[in-house]
Amino acid sequence: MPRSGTAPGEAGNVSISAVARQAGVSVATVSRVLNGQAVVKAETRDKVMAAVDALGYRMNHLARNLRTAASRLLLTMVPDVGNPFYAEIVRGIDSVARQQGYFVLLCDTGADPGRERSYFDLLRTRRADGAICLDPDTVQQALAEEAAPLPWVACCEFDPEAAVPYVGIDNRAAAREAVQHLLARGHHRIALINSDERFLYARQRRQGYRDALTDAGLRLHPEWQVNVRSLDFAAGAEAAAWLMALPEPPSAIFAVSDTLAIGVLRGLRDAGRRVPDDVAVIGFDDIALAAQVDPPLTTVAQPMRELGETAARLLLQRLAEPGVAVPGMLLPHRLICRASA
Amino acid sequence: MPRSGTAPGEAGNVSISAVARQAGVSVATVSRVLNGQAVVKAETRDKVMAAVDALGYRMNHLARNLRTAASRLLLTMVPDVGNPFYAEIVRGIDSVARQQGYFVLLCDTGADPGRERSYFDLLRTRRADGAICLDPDTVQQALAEEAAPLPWVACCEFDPEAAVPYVGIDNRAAAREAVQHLLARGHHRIALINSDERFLYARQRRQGYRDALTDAGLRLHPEWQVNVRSLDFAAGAEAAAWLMALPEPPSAIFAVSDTLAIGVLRGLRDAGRRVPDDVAVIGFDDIALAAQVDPPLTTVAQPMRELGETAARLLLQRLAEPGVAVPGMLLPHRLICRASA
DNA sequence: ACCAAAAATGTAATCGATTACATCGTGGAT
DNA sequence: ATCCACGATGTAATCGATTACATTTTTGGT
Repeated sequence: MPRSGTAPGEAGNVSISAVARQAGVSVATVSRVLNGQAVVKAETRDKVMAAVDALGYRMNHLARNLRTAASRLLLTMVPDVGNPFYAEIVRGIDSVARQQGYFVLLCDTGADPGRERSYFDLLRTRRADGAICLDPDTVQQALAEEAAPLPWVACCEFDPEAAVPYVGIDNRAAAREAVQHLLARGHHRIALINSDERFLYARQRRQGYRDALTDAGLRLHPEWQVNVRSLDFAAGAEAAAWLMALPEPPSAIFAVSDTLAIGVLRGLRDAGRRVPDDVAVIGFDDIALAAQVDPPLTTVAQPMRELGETAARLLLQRLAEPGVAVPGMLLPHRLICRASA
Repeated sequence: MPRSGTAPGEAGNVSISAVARQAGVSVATVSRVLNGQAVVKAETRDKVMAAVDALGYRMNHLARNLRTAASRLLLTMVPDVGNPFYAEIVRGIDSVARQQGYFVLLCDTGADPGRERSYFDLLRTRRADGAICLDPDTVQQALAEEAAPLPWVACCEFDPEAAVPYVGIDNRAAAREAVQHLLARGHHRIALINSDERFLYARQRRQGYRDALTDAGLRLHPEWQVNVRSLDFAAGAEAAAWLMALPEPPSAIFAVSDTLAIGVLRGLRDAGRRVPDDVAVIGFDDIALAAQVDPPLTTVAQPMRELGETAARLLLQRLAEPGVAVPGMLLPHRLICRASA
């Protein structure tokens, strides 16, 4: 193995003062060149640059960050990186962050307050400049109390009462529309498969579901409203099986997440029901997979990428102008009609 | 809005010297207490701890890291965070890293060498202590050349010739077994849907596919071997449609990734073929979704979590003992027979 | 040729920790 | 009483950058 190694000045241990020595100037000048300040003579700049790549110098950002008190790292805390919904939001965040010269430190909290805290400490100790939190608003509450002045924003999940900037959608209205769509197709026995109600969206979508039914003059059936503890396919499949085993099973199911809805499709198939003929299904999010399953899933689309981008922009804005209050904002959703309902 | 703020010592700008002043001791003593050194008297320790939480002190890790030349950050570079396969590996990495007191900085490179480089610079400039790379081995090559001495390891994708520790599976053997399974079910017209051959696994699995066919004395049909440019569902669906439009379409399809295979299922359905009766399908990875689709997917399982855990352990080991050579290792795969083949 | 203003560069303090080394007390051996 | 060893603590250098301020050089006007 011909370990060619790093070509010029051996390893990456070259400091700014080594460069200064090599170039025959002071560290200040080197620093100025490196930071693109206009006040250096072209000739000197060249000498410095020559020294820089003669020695293979690379700046130690730790030192710079210590001095400038900025890390150019943005924390992003998500309950589950594996969920395609969050993955897409993260892409949105990443794209605007990179564009502004920030790196994104992605953390999978599993919606666990303990891990959330430990990650959040990165912000407190200045290892990150700002944070975007997608965790349940109930776990955010604790943070909001003790960390209100720190630069962070909430995405998807938020407490409208808190002084923390946020971006999300109008979950209640969106859920109502979804259920109304089902009603319009003639369904009266409509079930709700909801997730952990620590999530704001879960509570809001339940509200929307109830709004639609009561508006239509229908009675709420408690056993048609089920809560599952996780958002994976299996949870959806189980819930569907359970609903179908009811003496009076529903003829339509509204699941608050596409992953659940896809599990529901599976559960219904196993229970021998055809979709949408026997049971209609409607999901939420419009993840890429939703269009691929059989039948393609009717769902409420969230502008995932934009949610991420907006969150990042909000945060960057807050970082740039620490004083000014950044407003919360809601992005539009859209009902996508496919074959499952 | 009752902005209670951070309770005690105002913001997080308290330094170690402030604590020292408050406690009436020197900074050295405070540092010793904070780092759990045994040489401080219990009485002093208490004074210090009292001062610490009187002022709400939190250590500035930038400063500490500058001094100790360690960031306790591990870089993880993946081609696509949204892919459930990578997501699970990342979980494995994260779990062992956290356990050892490291944070994971997750980077979505999109398999783009430019972004890869820019992230890799975090390592060079000591903002991260080590890195795990899951990008195509062709993009790794460049890194291997110039960054061989830096502490990083390869996961899934690797160059066996390079001096970089790695963990992966025996893709060639795994692919051969998959195709042999198809052969054993009486299929002779077997297609391969492969991904970007910049990936080592793509090249190795193609080899395995060919091995199995030639071992069985079958001729290779060039038009039954298609390469797609991305791993998403749509790519699989398109490829399947294309294959079915052939004058002599295959009776079985081996897709090198479950996401592709799931797209294939969709494509076959659209083309009016039943699975597995008309066409058998076999995937690769065994992502969670594979068991949920209709029909449940036969696939080659990779130990995703273990791959991640092992990669992290390899890296940590390399960090702990910089001198010693860490070997490459292969983990076992397993054929999971479900209904699609 | 001279001087002030402007431009370029250098000096040294600083960010907030760690840690080698120096110093101070105190108790036990002689 | 003297001295030493050792435990506890303090002093100050250090990590590698940025930057206010001081100093030197250049420029241009007369």
